[in-house]
Amino acid sequence: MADNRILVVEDEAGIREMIRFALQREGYEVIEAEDVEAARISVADERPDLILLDWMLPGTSGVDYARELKSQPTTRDIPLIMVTARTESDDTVRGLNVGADDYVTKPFSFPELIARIQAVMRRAVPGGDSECIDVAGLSVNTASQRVTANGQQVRLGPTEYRLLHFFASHPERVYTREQVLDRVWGQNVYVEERTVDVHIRRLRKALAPFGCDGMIQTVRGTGYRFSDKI
Amino acid sequence: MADNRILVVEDEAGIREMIRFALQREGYEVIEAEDVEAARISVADERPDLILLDWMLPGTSGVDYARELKSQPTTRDIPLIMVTARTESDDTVRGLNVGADDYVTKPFSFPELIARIQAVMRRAVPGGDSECIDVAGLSVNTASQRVTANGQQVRLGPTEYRLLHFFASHPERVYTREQVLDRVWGQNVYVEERTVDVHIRRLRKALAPFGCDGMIQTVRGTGYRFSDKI
DNA sequence: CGGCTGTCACGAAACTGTCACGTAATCGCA
DNA sequence: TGCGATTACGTGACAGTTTCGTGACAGCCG
Repeated sequence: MADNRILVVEDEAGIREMIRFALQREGYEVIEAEDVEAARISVADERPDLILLDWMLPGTSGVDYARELKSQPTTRDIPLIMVTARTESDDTVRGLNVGADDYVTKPFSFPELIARIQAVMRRAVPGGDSECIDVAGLSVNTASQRVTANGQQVRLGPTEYRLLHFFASHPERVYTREQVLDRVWGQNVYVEERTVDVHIRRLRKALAPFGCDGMIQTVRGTGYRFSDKI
Repeated sequence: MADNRILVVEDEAGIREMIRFALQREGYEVIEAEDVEAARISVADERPDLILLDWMLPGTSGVDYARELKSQPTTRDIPLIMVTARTESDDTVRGLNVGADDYVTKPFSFPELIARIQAVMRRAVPGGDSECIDVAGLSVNTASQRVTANGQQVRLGPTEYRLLHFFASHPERVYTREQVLDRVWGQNVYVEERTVDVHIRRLRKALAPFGCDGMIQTVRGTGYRFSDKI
């Protein structure tokens, strides 16, 4: 298994130690950081496959750091699980819309933690490090965040790019609007499902001049699908 | 709602009953099994959308069965929640790492159970078994929710797709209109039985250009049957 | 300002369930 | 065995509803 390096950002040494012990038993390699400062260095330096981030941290809070991670193109695709205290109400957590891939509430059981880590990793884009995704004249370059259709450049907004990137990496598969929100926007984000439609539309509009709309297909009653076959 | 069939594997009838009551109140259809033997049959026969599996079971233990489920390609993608007793130490549970999607500890509150079920289901991919059902030139792809006949695409509405998917997964077997309604429309839905006829007709009409109608066969006095033998 | 985002409202299109009627299979009875 | 009566199923049409596409708009942030 290649995806096995987890960065644990947690200020309390005791908890950090316990988590590390549990994760190592599962065969994960654990990197520790006690504050955001250290976390930034580890992320830049080691590129972990997943980040476990405490909600409350001294200095820059976990919330701010989560936003930072999810706003940077280079780090936004690293799976992120936030650890929150039970005292935080769900509304508070969701209201902040940081775009984490999952949430774990303290105190948590290790089986639960492991299960969530595995679930999130399973969803991670396969070949997320790869340079290009090419499908029938459409080319999504992850390194440069550029999309070309038949050699010509396609102009896309950030959300449309992520949407296309997600779909292009999972062709021939239907996704509900809810799932698209989970995977493109991040889990537990308060966004209307129909918002997906609007961005699908914008994406189609951008691809239309190259005849590449039609790859984004509507599956009535379910959601959308990406396919090169018409 | 299509994703609403939950298989509850639990040996104590009392607990099973309570769970069923709670789940049905939420609109889920509940299938019960008191041991692994019965569970296997239900899984093969009814393909539940989620499995709630007790840790301790007479005969084959829940742990073993969970491993079995997660090792088979056909059942790997069925969301699985394990129910463990508090007496199980974390070490035991963690050490066994069966690959469940989530864990619930007895005693649990029903709101918690419901919340976890919803969370797990939300992550699940529709047609999670991601397999093709191929019968005599007809191919039903559950992942892309696409149907092809002799390589050519067949255009189907949502209901016709579900109908074909159901029949194709249960070939050579007669179903009454009532049974079809239960399985394809879901129980607790009141629709005229003759409505089945109409959708059978629409399905046949869609398959006719490819010569694949005739696979949907009328069994006079009883109902319908799917078969590749014409 | 200028681009991007999320939401809404409206209209178009597709889908659904039901009915009425035609047709085919089966039955009752001489 | 023959034949009308009866039952079960096929089929086309239709109105109501759901779902989706689309343009517009206000807020946000750099």
